[in-house]
Amino acid sequence: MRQGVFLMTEEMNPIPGQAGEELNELMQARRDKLAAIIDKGIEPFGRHYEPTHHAQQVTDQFADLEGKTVRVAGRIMAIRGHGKAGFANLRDMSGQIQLYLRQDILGDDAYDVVHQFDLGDIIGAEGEVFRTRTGEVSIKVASVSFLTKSLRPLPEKWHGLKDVEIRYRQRYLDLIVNPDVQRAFLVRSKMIQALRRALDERGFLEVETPMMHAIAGGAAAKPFITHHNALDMKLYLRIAPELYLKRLIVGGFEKIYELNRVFRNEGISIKHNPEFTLLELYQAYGDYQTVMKLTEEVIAAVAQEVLGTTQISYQGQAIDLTPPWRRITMTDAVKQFAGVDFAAIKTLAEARKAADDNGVHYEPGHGIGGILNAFFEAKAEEHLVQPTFITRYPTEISPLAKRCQDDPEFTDRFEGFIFSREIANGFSELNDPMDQKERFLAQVAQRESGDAEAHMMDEDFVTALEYGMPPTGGLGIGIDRLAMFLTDSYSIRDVILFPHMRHRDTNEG
RNA sequence: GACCCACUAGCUCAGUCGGUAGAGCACCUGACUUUUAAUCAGGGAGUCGAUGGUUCGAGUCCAUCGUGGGUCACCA
Repeated sequence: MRQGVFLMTEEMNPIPGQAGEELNELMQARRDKLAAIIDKGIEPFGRHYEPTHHAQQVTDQFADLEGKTVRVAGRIMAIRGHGKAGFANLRDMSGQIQLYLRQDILGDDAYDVVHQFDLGDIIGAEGEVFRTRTGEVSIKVASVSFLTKSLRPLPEKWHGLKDVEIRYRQRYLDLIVNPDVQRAFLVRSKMIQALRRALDERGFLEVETPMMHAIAGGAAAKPFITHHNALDMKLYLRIAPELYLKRLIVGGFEKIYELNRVFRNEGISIKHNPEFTLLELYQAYGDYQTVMKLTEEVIAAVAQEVLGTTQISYQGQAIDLTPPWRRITMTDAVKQFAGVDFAAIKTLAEARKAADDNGVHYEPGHGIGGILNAFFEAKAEEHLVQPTFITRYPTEISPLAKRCQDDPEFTDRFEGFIFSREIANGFSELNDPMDQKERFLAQVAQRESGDAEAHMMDEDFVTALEYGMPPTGGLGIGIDRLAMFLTDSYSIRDVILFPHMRHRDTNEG
C-alpha cells in the first residue's frame, strides 16, 4: 500500500513541519536553546507566574509607577542586543512594554539565560519602571522567569502574516502577529456583551434550546444531517431555534432570547459561513412593530456602547444607525426601484409577464408573492445602503408569520437591511394552529416538488399552538454580519475566529 | 457548482527571452551597556504547491490535480 505512515502523519498534522519531518535550521536552533536552558536547570515550560501589571498599565500609570518594581508576563516580540545589555519588547493582552536587560544588574547566570531568548518565547520579568533616554517607558529587569519556550519561528515582525490561508487555518499566528485582528475580535466580544446587557435590561431571559433537531425547522435552509447511534435516528443540526423558542412562549415565558450558533448546509462566501451566530428573541403580547422598534434601538445602543457612536463607516461608506430607520413596504420598494406596481398585479400570468419584461428570474413554483420577492431582491435590495426596514412580506415566502389584517397574501413581517445586506428578520408570529398547519402542508408540497429548503411538517409545534400561544413578536439578528459592520470587516471570515476551510488531505490525485 | 487569479527560504516578496535560485526580515558566528524596523562584519538556509508532458535544458511553456482568494449562482 502506498498510504504508509508518512501519509497518515501528513493527514493528521495539516500544519507543515510536524513530527516525523526533519527539523529545519530555525527549529533546530530553538531545540538547541531548549537543551541549553534545561542544562541550566530551568524548566522550559513553566508552571505559574503572578504579574502585578499589564504592559499598558505600566505605560499609562508611569507617573505613579516610576522607580517602583513591577512584574509583567508575555511573549517576546523583538530583541535588540547590545553586548552586555539589550532591549526586548514584551507583548501581553494589553499591548507592549520594553524591557531593558543588563548583565551587571541580572548577573552572569541570568544574562546567559537571556542569551537563549528567541522571538516568541514567553517570559516573566520583574524590575523597576523607568524612562529611557529616548523617552520610552521601560522596565529595568532585575530578574527574569522563563515561562514557555517557543519552538517555531514567528512570521516576520514588519510585514506580519499575510497569507490568508495560514491566517485562517492557524488563527493563533494571525492573532500573535497582527494586532488589528485581536482588536476586531475584541469588538465582537464587546458587541455580544452589550447585546446581552441591552436585552437583559429590557427584561428578556436567555434560554438554551436543542442544537440537534429531529425536524429541522424555523428557516428555509438545507440542514446538516447527523446520526444518533443509541437511538438509531437521524438528527439535524439546527437551522434556527425558532420553533423551540415559540414552544417556550406557549409554556408561559414572555420575553426570551437565544444567542448561539445555527448551521446551514450551503455555500461559503464573504457573507456566509456554514455555522453562524444568530440572535433570536420573542416577546409575548408584542407584534412585528414592537420588535422592529427593538431592532433599531438595540443595534444603535450596541454601536454607541462599543464604538461610542451610531455613525459608522463600512468599506468607505458612511452609515447612520441612528433610529428611526426608514420603513417601506416590499411592494412600494419594488415600485420605486423597478417601476413595477404589484398592487395592480392580480394574476400569476401578469406577475410572470412583468418579470419576463424586466429580466427578473423566477422559479416555476413561484406564485405572485415569490415573484414579487424575486423583483425585490433583483432590483431593490442593492439600493438599501442606509438602514432600512422592508415590511409586508408575501405570505408565500413567510410560512411562520401572521397574515396582515387587510390582506391575507401578505404578512406582518419585516427585514432590516444595511449596506444591501439582510441583518434582521422579524414578524408577528403566526399563532393560529389551523393556519400554521396549512402553511406547513404547503411547504411539504413544495418540498416534495423538489425544494430542499422548504419546511418539514412539525406536528408537535402545531400541537403546541393548539394549546394557545399569545400574540408574539419575534426577531432574528445575524450576529456575524453585525460584527462585520462594527469592525468594518470585508469578509465574514474576519469576524469568525476559525472559519470553515476545506479539510487538508494528502496529495494523491 | 461555473469562471478568473495566486502558490518561490520560517515570514514578506523579486525572478527579464526557457539556460545551475535572489533580496529584506528571521536564523547562526563575532563586535557593541539607553536601543526601538538598533547598527557593523561574516555565514548558513529551497522537493520553486503536486504529478505528468514538451525540450539538449522548465520556477518560467502545456495538461491534470490540490489548496486558497475573488466574481457569479444559492443563502442570512
